[in-house]
Amino acid sequence: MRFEAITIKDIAKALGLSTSTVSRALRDSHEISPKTKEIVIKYAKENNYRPNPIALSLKEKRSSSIGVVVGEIANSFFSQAINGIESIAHEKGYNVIIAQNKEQLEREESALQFLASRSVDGIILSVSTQTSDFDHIKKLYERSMPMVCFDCVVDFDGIHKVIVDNTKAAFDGTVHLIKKGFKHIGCVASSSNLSITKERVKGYIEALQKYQLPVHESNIQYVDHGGVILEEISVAMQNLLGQKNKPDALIVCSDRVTTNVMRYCQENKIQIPDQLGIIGFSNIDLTDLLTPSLSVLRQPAYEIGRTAGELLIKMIESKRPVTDFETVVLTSKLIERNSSNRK
Amino acid sequence: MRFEAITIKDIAKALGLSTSTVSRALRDSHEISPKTKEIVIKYAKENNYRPNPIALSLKEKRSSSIGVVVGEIANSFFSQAINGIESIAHEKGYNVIIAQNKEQLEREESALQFLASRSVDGIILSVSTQTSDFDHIKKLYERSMPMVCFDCVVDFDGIHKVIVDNTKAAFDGTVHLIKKGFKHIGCVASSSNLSITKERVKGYIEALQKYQLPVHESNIQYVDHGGVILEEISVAMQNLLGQKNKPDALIVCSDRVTTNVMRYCQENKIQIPDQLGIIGFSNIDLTDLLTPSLSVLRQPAYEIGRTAGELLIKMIESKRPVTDFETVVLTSKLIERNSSNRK
DNA sequence: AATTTTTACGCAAACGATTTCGGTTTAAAT
DNA sequence: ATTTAAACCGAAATCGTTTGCGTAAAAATT
Repeated sequence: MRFEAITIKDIAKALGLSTSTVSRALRDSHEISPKTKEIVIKYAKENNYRPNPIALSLKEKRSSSIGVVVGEIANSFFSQAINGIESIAHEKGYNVIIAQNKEQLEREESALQFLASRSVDGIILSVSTQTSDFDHIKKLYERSMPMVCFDCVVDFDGIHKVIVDNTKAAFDGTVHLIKKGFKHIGCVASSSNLSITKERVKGYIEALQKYQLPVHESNIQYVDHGGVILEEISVAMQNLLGQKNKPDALIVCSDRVTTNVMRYCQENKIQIPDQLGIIGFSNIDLTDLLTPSLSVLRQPAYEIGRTAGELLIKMIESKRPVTDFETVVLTSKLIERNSSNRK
Repeated sequence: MRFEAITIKDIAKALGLSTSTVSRALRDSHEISPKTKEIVIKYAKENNYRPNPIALSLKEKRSSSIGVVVGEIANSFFSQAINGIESIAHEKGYNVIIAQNKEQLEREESALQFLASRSVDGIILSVSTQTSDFDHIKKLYERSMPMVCFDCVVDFDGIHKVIVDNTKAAFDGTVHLIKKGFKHIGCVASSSNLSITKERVKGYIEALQKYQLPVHESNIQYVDHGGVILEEISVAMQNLLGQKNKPDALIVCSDRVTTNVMRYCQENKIQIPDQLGIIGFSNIDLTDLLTPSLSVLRQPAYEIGRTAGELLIKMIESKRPVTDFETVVLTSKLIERNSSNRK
């Protein structure tokens, strides 16, 4: 079964005109008499005519759609970012096609392949936590597919990127813990190959150094699967808390990991913040309701999405090849709550 | 700037063949000699040829894409459902275009208009909480756009629907509260015009009746904007708890509302479950971490999405008009936690 | 050897819209 | 009265692909 729409041909036939006249009348060309225009426009409106976007795409060589690849839609940060992308896309007349990489390299490759073959006009991408080889992205990009990265970005230049001030955020978060009186601060981070992980760990280390606190490698734990696998969190936490000189506070550098660390603490009856202070990156809306309420470093996900969308559309609509690549850095927000507030 | 792909014409020119021969060779037609096929396929592979889906869409009168309209992507239930839709769509070679209605009628109309004009092959829809007049949907549907509703469904027949056993779930939730020893059970529901609201309230009432508990209209509060507006929740809660014979437990019939009720209780220092037992519909993944952990009625969102996707694609690909409309009812799950567990 | 059949390919139309080029009126200017 | 130009409209090409039809050459049949 099909959804049959009226075409320009139908109008032409019904009105005894040629398709070119109808087309011109509808686009308000000066070469069509007002009378003819009126007749055509009236008929078109009455019959709810809409130009077939597929025919337009074929002719204009553009599809007015952009692809988005994220780890998982059901992730607060990503869904908020998609919201931002969607808002600007809608304003500019683009539609959004969403694909997920499920944090797997091969799914990322197939998602990109899929979008490219669906002839989207451009792609917004957050690379999967499992991706350390960016060849497939580079290849597509070199075939001049407009692209913008956000959050987890590629390691090469010459591409627009929208990120947050990861180093500063982690620095601020760590300093916050120090000022609250915590002495031994540990760090739970995401996959070590991600740029955001490196930046956040860097901020953590810089904060310790600034306050002349010792940096122990054993106080930094990497969780390779982005916190999806609970077992990994347990191992990391045991490594951290099983030491003689164990941390009295943690900064957690990834959304997923943060909530799973909370889960671990609850299961293991670790008192927060008395036994362990916690601050973590998170964009979930429910963290204020936890007991204790969770101190978070929150990323401006909606703005990130909007900015990425703006950059991409600017790139798509630019007449000449873009050579000036921006890396937009937005600031994340430290929300102090009780999980880092020792009495 | 544009992403230029190789076409069948390019291949034909390079190989000194006609486009029809190339096309047939690539589709492995019997009228092409093995030698020619080999040459064409080899050349196509080397040059990474992909058929232009837009040209195909124009010819085939289908776009291999389906539209999804939900309230908001950044809503756990919807993002999980989209996940389900995406999984089946991907398997069957469709892409998913997402639009949001932001729980507003006019945004819903424009979203549907947008998708229809983008010639999607079908639409999966959860109507907005503000929609009580389904004319725009009916109109589109009567123009034979394949459609499937889920969650918030339309009130007319002749359309596939995927829902959960709302009445039974609310019934079970209420019975659960009764068995836990609560005597005066109230109900906070979403917009009164929604079918899911009616069904859930029905289940609540049936449970009270079965246990010979009185049903007071004043114990049922409707929140018209789906719980997005906090003020509405406050009013509802004050109405409920301001009575002489106030409830000692609540069943909350909407995801958004549930967490905002928790927020209200926390702000107003209402002890859960001692002063007020709570069970609520929710699909958020963090409810187990709340204090007290939240007892929930969880909908199988992923399965709902997948089922809706399956029905839609079956409908799209069916040769003859579908006349047999299914209403698939999936079962939600009662997860007992502490918010309904009075010692 | 003459005829028929098969094989293998090209031509052209079709999908829906835009646009260039060209042609025919009619009105204005000389 | 003649030239010029404006106004109005149609035919056809174009985008990339598929497909019905036609046809030449090769193969098989008589």
